[in-house]
Amino acid sequence: MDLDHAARCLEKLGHPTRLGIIRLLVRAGPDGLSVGAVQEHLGIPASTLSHHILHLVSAGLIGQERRGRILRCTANYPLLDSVVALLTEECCAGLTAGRKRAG
Amino acid sequence: MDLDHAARCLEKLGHPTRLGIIRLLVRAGPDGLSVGAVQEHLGIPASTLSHHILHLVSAGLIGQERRGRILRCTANYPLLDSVVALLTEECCAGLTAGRKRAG
DNA sequence: ACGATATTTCTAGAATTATCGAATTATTGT
DNA sequence: ACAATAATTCGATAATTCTAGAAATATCGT
Repeated sequence: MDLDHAARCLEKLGHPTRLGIIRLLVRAGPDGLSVGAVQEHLGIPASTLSHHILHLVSAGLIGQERRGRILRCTANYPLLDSVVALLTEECCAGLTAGRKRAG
Repeated sequence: MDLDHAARCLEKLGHPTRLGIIRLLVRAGPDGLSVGAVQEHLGIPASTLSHHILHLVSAGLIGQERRGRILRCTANYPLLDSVVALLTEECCAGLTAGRKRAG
């Protein structure tokens, strides 16, 4: 994961609605939630939600699997982990251990 | 740190130039770097850089201290840590431990 | 005071993003 | 085929963001 890729992921995460979607999906566990279920939780118009979901899918932050009429969305845990890892390693430089890497 | 605040920070981090600034400052350690030093590293116009730095300052992600003509910028390690922590706790739900909190 | 350095503010145009109603596609059950 | 459900795509508008040159501000050394 290079800086540009991380920035793209962070940009997508950096919107209240999209961060809310991610949180819902993460908390929903590996089975995720349908688009409709996410919409019920967030209470926003379907087209707006679809737009934000497209952003997240395009960055790979969530995956989708169609089951009949229902489109199930799941969080991409490994990618989220990578983003956190880069932020921690590259940009926090072990701050809890006194920023040893900073020099 | 609530979702909206985290989203604001992530939005600021979600730009290649700004993420690059943060990385430079983090790696520079507690003393940080002057605006000019950051500009030399990144090779972008001063006004563009100033614009991005303003974003980061407004979100509190970096701090500034004037020393004569030189404006020294430092990473706000605790805030960066908070963002990572929220992303880990709220949005990754202990994925390394098998996502126990997800149910 | 003056010139040099460091950085910001102003300004403007281009590009991107956000929002959401209406129309559309895909699927299911009858 | 038809109606109902799930979700997307279209289209239009409003708002924001990005970029960078030019001008302005602040500080320093002489």
